[in-house]
Amino acid sequence: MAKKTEPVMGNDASTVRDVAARAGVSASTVSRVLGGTYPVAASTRARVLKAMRELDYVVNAHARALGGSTNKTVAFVVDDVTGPFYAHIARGVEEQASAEGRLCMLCTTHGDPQRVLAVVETMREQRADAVIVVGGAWEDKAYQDRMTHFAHALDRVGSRLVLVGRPPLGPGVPATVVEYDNEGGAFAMTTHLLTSGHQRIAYLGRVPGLSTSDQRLSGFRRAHELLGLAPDPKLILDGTFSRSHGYQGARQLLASGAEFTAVFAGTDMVAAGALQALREARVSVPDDVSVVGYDDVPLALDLFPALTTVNVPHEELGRAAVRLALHREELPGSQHLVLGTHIVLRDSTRRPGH
Amino acid sequence: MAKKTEPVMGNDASTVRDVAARAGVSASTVSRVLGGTYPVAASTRARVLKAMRELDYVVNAHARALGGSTNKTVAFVVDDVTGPFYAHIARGVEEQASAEGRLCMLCTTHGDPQRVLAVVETMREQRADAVIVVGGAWEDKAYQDRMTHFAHALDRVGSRLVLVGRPPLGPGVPATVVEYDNEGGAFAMTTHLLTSGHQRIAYLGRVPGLSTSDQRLSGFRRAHELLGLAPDPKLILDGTFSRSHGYQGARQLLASGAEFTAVFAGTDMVAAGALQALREARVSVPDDVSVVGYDDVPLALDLFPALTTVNVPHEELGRAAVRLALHREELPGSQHLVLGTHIVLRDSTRRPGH
DNA sequence: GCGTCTATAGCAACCGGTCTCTACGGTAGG
DNA sequence: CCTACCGTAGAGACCGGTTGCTATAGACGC
Repeated sequence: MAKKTEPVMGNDASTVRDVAARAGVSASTVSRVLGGTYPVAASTRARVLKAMRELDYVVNAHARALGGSTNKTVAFVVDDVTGPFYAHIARGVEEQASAEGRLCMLCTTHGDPQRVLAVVETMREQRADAVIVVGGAWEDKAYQDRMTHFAHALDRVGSRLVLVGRPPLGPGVPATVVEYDNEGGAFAMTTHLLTSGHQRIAYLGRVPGLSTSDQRLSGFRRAHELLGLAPDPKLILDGTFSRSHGYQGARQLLASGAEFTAVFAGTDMVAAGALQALREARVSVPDDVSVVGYDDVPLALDLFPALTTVNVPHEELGRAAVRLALHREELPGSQHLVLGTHIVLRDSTRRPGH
Repeated sequence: MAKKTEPVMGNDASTVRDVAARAGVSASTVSRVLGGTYPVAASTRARVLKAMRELDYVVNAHARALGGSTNKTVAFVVDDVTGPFYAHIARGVEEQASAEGRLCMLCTTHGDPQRVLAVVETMREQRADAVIVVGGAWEDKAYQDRMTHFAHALDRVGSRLVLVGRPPLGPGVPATVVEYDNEGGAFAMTTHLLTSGHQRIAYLGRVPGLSTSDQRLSGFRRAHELLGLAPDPKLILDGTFSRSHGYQGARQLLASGAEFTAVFAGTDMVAAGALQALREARVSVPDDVSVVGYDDVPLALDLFPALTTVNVPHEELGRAAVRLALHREELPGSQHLVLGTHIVLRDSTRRPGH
């Protein structure tokens, strides 16, 4: 029978003390070899490294995080990794985080504001260096208040709330904001359509209360106003940022008999659905109707016809989010960034009647 | 001047002891209120909860993980979140993990076998409950050996290596494997093409040494053999699982003047590139050439024409990976799962010459 | 030859919860 | 009236690494 705490044969991970015992030194010495920032005699270091190798030792990240205050982790909160829009931002976040020696925690919320709040709370428990929340915000007052609360709570423990692609919470709230020019992109695209001769443009995929959608529609409206036009309310359809809404919405639009020569889809996914509906109805794009999207996800290239859309610098959004949050000490005053957008002309648009 | 450790005004997070002091109880009591699995008088519990609320207390996940041996985390190692193939598996993993009360760490490797190894090592440090590695494996012997080593190392500390969409490491290696019938899907698809009358099928996107690719090609070959045919080596092009390879490969094929009536693309992304090249060359799909893909990512629906492809149960792969790994005690013997695949006929295929 | 300085290693406290064991007040049973 | 027991709360060790302070040995100066 085993005496006292005789290990069951290599079960359980080895600790610094195990390594220390084997190398004939103290735990502190092992820790110093690990850290590297302390003089350790070459011969001692060699013995310690040998012992580590023999025991197949790896540090316990939690114990380390408990001592020091940072745990070298960045949290990433997103609606749904499946959407290419989010996926590309995620890639930027992951790349930058890994370049800065941070790990990346991923959480999805499936568009549920309640889950956003719950997830951010969990990230507080994890003591992440930064908590990056991506995607449109809800204008709900209670929701905004909770987020503001989290911003302060995270700030208090040396962490940072980062909002990507959503508006700031207000002055004095300690949060980093990385936006892109949502309104400007929609304005540019709408202006392009209007000046090409399209007078009646349908807007597909308005999501009331979602900041991203509100801003896009706002650019759409401003472009009309500037040219002395007013969009027809009947051509603006409420829905979601999904392919299926694009499909249903376009069908509904066609069935209603409303006149339009162009469709402005809230996102590229919505455009994809709309294109399918138009194809099924034998409406030719761009001969009969022009279609534009928003986001410029890779899919846009593969749609038929290749989609004219608004480019959003996805990966740079992700990278900037991590960079600004982690280096907020060195670059103060730059905690609100707005990246530019631009339209990309492809094959889904044409002057009407040509 | 502040006396001794006078806090700088709410700086630093509050601890169980802070809560205990405010509630006039001991730290243990606070911990028990937190845990819930121990009798605490209702009045005491109320006082503690009140104190927590007032101090805006949240537990420190690291301290908790240090005591107990599990940290309630699942690690997810993937080539590139951007690919829809991975994104959907990621969604399955995330959903199941969150359903099982686990957080999800995301790491990307950009197809670099070295980074896979480095990342798995980091996950060992994090003491994740399971480490899920997704995507084809490299047949490199040293690589396999390292993975086997990790499997044992993780097993020793109660964690689990999970391989998704890659072959087992060998008998006796403590790892969970969730595969899908890669070879069978390719066999079924190739058989479908051959029996429809396609005799000369080009294979685009062979990646030598990558298990996924090898298996698909193997199904492709077996289908030929069964019908007494032999694929023409000149029609099998080496490359990568990327859209750009599909584009370049198809162009090269057309330029070579080789005869073929169908293209079997290694993945849907490869098919997307091939379709573009064919369209540019005014080769009609499916009238002149049929094209099929593999994976059935959502993109397949939006390609033109809608792509005939092999369906892979992405999300279920992810969910099963988490489920099997976390419940391996309860369901022993089921640590190797092979999910089925099936072909999905859409508009990119037709009998030749019709 | 003695004192001091420097290089290196050890001791022990600490990070923040959790958990086991012990203690204590009160009630019920003998 | 005393003891046994139940319900509840506290003390303190522990998880595994880090780190400030201390200790010791050898080197060097005088």
